[in-house]
Amino acid sequence: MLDRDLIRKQPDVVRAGINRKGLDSSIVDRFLEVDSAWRAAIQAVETANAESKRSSKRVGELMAQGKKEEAEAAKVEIRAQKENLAVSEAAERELEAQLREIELEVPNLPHESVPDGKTEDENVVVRVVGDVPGFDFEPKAHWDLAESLALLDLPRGAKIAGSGFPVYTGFGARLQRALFNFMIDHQTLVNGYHEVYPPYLTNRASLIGTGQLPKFEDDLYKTQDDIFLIPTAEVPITNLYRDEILDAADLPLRIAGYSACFRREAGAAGKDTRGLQRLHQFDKVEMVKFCTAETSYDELESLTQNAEDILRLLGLHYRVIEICTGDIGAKGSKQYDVEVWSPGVGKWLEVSSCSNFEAYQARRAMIRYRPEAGAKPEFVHILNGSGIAMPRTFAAILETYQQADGSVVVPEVLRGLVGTDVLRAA
RNA sequence: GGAGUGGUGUCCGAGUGGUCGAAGGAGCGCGACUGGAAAUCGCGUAUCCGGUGUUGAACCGGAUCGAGGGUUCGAAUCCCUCCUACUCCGCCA
Repeated sequence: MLDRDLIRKQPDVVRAGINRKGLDSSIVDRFLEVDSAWRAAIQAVETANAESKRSSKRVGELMAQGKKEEAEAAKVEIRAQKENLAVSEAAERELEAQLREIELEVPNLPHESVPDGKTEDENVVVRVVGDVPGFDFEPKAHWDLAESLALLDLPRGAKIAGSGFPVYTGFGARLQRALFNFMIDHQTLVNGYHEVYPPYLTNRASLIGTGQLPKFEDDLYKTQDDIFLIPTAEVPITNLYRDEILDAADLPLRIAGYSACFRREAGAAGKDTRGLQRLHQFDKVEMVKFCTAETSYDELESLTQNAEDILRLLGLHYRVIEICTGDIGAKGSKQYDVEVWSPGVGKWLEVSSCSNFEAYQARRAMIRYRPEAGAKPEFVHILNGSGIAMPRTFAAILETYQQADGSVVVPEVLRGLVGTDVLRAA
C-alpha cells in the first residue's frame, strides 16, 4: 500500500514507478477516480450526520423540558433526514470498499537504485563467493545421492501426502534438524536476532498485512476455518506487531524464527520439480526487521550478509543477485536473492530472498512507531529475508561434499549436531 | 466440545438508553507554595479520518468504550453474530 497523498499529489511519480516494474499503471487512474468520488461522498455523509445529531440532541432537550409534542414533531423530521443519510452512507461505504480494493493492489514502487530490466535475465550479479567445487568424477544430483544414502524417501512422501512433500529419513532427518538448529542459532546468538517460534496458520488479516492476500489466495493452503497455512514465517512474524505503535527506542527490531512453510503454487508443477528443488512443504529460518526509513537500506545490506553467513560457514559456493525492476514483484522496493551453486544439478538455486518493502507492508498492517513522545506515529520500514531455506541448502551440501565413492562429507559446522563426519550407504 | 463470567482512555476503575470522549484515581506535563525537595493545591493531559489551511500552527466536521451488524429521534448502556481472556466440566499430547 502506498501513501494516498502521494498518489493524489504525484500520480506521475507513482505511474513511472509502476511502469519501471513493467506493471500496468492504469490502476493509478482508477484510484484517483474512486478517491475523489469517495471524498465527496464522505463530505456529504458527515454533513448530513452532523445535522441529524444536532436534531437528536434537541429531542433530548425538549423531552427534558416536558415539551412532548414538539419532541414528537422533531422525531418525524429526523426520520426523513435519516432516510437521506442512509442513502448517502451506502454510497460512501461502497466507494470506500472499492478504494480499499484498488489500494491493496497498487504495487510498491522500486527504489531508485534498482537496476532496470524486463525479466530475470537482466538481474545483476553483485558478487560470487566461495570456491567453485571441483570434482575428478561426474558429480551426482542430490536426489541420487539421497536415495543411495537413504536420506530421503520421496515416494513414500508422495504416498502419504502427495508429490512435493518429502520425507527425510535417518541421517537425512538428522542433517535437516542439524541445519535448522545451526541456522537459528547463528541468526539469534551471533547476529543478534530475537528468536520467535510462530504459529503455522494465520488469518486473513495477517495475510493481507504482508501482501499475500487478496492477490495470491490460490497459492495458499486454506482450512475450513478461514485460516491459512503459512507460505513463510514472514507472515506471522511481521504481523506480530500489526495494529501496533512501536517504541522508537526499540528500533530496529530484528526477529528470526524457524518454521515449516506451505506453498500450493497452483500451476507451478512441471518445472524444476525433481528432488528438493520445488516443494509444497519445506523448512526455513526467516528474518524480519522493523526499522526507520533512515536505516532501512543499510539494514537490507546487513540482512543479506546475515543470509550469506550461513552459506559461507557451510563452505558452499554462492552468489548474490540484485533483482531488476521487471523481476522484483509487486511488494518490494529492492531485493537481493542469494543463490547456492548446486554442482550435481548444475544450477544456481535460490535459498534466500532479501527485500526492503519500505512502508508498503507497514501501511497494510498498520505498524508504526512514534519518533518522539507526543509526535505523530510514522510507518516503519519492514524488511525480510530467508536465513535460509533448508531443502536447497540440503541439496547443495550433498552435491558439494560428495565423494567419488558416493559418500558425503558433513560440513564441519554441522558435525556435532549430525553426529558423524561422513554420510555413507549402510 | 459444554456451562459460566468478563473485555471501557497510558494504567486502574465507575457508568444499564438522553447533551458521555466518557466520573474518580494513578501516572505524566505545566504552574503555585519551598532555600531545594517531598507533601499539598490549581490547570492540562487519547487516537484516527475528512475538509479549510499551514507545511506539518490552527480551525471546522466525523468516527472510536473488543470487532461487526441491528433496535431507537438518540446506544458504552438493549438485541444478534464473531473475536478474545478467565473459571469449571469433558476430551486430548
